[in-house]
Amino acid sequence: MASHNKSEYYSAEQEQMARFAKALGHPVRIAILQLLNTQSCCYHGDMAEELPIAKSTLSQHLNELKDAGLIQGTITPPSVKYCIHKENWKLAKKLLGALLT
Amino acid sequence: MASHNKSEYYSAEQEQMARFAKALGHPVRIAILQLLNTQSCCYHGDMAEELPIAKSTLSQHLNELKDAGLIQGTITPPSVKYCIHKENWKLAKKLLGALLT
DNA sequence: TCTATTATTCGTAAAATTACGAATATCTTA
DNA sequence: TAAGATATTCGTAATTTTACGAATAATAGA
Repeated sequence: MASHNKSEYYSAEQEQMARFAKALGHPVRIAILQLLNTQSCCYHGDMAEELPIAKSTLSQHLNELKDAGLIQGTITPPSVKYCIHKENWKLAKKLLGALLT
Repeated sequence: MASHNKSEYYSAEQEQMARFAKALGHPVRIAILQLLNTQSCCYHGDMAEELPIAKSTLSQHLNELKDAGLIQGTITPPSVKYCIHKENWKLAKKLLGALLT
């Protein structure tokens, strides 16, 4: 503890695992990801109808998932289509799967 | 959204997934779990030496992991031994693995 | 250009998370 | 019974998360 530099203690992989897991750490974001995963893609509006939160709150959650790299959004006026970010999704599976051995 | 009762919208499984994931959502908790996982069990004191946080903060993180059901602690005076909670660990693997298809 | 539709950002508030050191508890052994 | 070792709880502060509605963009079509 004493000899460790806090800012660089954790490996990039540990940080990445935590980032992914944190993004999964809310029921509504689990629900969002399940929707996107089963129906390849979804529009913001359709999800807003499904989910028990305000549209502005949904935007916030979608943004967190985007920041974590788990989803990506495409503007298709007048709506926005969201999909799983397949590459990072695979990485998340690999990293978290390796942890949960 | 309008027709949903917020308090019962999410399934028990979704809540459980989020609870597990949330517990994994911090680098130090990832590090703790890796320690416990590779060396079957660890003493609080040994982890406190490894990790870049105060002992009291470590206790808090261990408590969160315990609340989430991912670890269990046994008092072995004068120290406390922590281990992975194998059954819930398997459940976490199953649930998160199923999500990250 | 005006309007309707859709989504995001802004402003704000309440609650939870993260972190530390001091104080407290617990147990062993001298 | 007192002292030493270990771990947790308490008190506190700073930051982040979660949530909402109002205000703002941005685009298509009348």
